[in-house]
Amino acid sequence: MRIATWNVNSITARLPRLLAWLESSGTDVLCLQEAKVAEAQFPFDELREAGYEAAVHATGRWNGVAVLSRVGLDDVVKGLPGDPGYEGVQEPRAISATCGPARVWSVYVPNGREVDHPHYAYKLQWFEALRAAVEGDASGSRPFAVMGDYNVAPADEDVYDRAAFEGATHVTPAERAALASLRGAGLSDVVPRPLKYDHPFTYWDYRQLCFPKNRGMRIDLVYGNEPFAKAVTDSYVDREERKGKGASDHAPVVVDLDL
Amino acid sequence: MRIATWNVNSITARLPRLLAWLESSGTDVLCLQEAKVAEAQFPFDELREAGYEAAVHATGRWNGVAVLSRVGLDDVVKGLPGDPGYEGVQEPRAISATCGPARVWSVYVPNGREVDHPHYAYKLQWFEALRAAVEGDASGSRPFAVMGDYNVAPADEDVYDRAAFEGATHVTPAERAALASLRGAGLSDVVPRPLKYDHPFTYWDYRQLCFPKNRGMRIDLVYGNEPFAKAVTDSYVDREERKGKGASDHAPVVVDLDL
DNA sequence: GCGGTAGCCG
DNA sequence: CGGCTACCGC
Repeated sequence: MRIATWNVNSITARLPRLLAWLESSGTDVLCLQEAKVAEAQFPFDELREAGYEAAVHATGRWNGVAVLSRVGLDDVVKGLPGDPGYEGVQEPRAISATCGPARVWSVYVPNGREVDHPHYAYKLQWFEALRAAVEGDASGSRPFAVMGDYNVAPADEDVYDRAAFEGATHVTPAERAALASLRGAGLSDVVPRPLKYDHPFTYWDYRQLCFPKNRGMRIDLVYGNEPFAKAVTDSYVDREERKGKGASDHAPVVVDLDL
Repeated sequence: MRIATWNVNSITARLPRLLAWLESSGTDVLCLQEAKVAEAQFPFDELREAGYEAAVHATGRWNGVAVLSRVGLDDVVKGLPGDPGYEGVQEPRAISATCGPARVWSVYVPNGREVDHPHYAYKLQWFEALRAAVEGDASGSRPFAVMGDYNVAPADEDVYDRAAFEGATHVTPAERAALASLRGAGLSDVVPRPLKYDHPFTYWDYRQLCFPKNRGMRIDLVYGNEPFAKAVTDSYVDREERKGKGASDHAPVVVDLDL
């Protein structure tokens, strides 16, 4: 089974590339983030014609997550239990579903903006709610993974230049501790192969030629429990999808499983 | 010689279609309106590569007119002598140039908005200044034409439904009198053939499926003096250019001349 | 930079 | 409806 995660940065703008990529990559299950659309405008029909069911949690212009599957889609749960909310609003940043033999979450962790911004505290609270929500499945015997845009680079080697992130979010001890806490609950980081260069970056800013200069970050992560991790036969970042006109600023992370 | 007029509704948004159309239509001279760009941002280079010189009068987001030519471009005059201005500002709505054997104006007449709106009075004043500015060339022996978006339908048959324009601008006796005054100065209406349906409409609102329903208007006009009108061998509206994605709301009016 | 939003305009 | 102006977010 081939499963992937991809922050598409607007499913509306990305639909042609998404459909082409689903076809060419042979992906069975896709955890998708930043749909940036209301569920009523989600392109269910086009995806159904391509062979995919879709579970969607999306309310409008910001955030929005989904799970697409051609191997079954059951027991969909929208949202994060215990979601702290931001400025009183619970945002559509998590959805979970069972796709054949595995249960998966598609998550879009809050960005944090600046270390001293309320969004950063929200990010850490959101992580804590995530850990609490997934710890049962994380320690269970069914293959399980939390996949998505974590907005955290797990280690210094996961950013193109540690010095460029001095004082910034995505690399702080507190954010990395939140990842460690998830690992403590029984999940492990399924690190993908880079198809080029040394580091399996998954995100490159649109600005300042970051992609051509390979100024990237690894922030799109697959955190799987032991049964999931044991079944992994390969994993890679499909950086080809970051190329050219009409690309998202994130590349898909693909995982092959013997399930 | 093939000469045309076209309100492109932003040369920036229209550039791919404009370049393709210049090539496919074999146009020698184009009077262009609604460039919607400052002269500094006008795509001179792309047009030069396509073989056209450009005379441009454009100041930014609104209005903006140009003459493109591959048969010579001389004695360019920007603006309308005696322009009354709107709210104290003279807008870039007229430019004239000599292209080989003919002198042409590219004009974008003020819309008028509503009959009781100051913009309507401005429109009539602008027409009067135009008549005064062109009457010399209109009665001269050199082929001469005032081409552009006149924002007036000369007769009831030039709108899809006269009843729909009750109380509206574009069809009032005063606006039609302004056209008659231009004709009185020696110009005549070079009426194009429609390539489909009965009426040679040149403009169809983007909204409410006006184009598929052929709810159009003939407001893009070619007013030529006698030497010009005598040389006309054919004229038509290229409604194909109104079709599909990325179309202007106006179609080009093409005139063939034996000059 | 490249997504999204809103309001203005014809 | 599809240009524009702006702004917001990452």
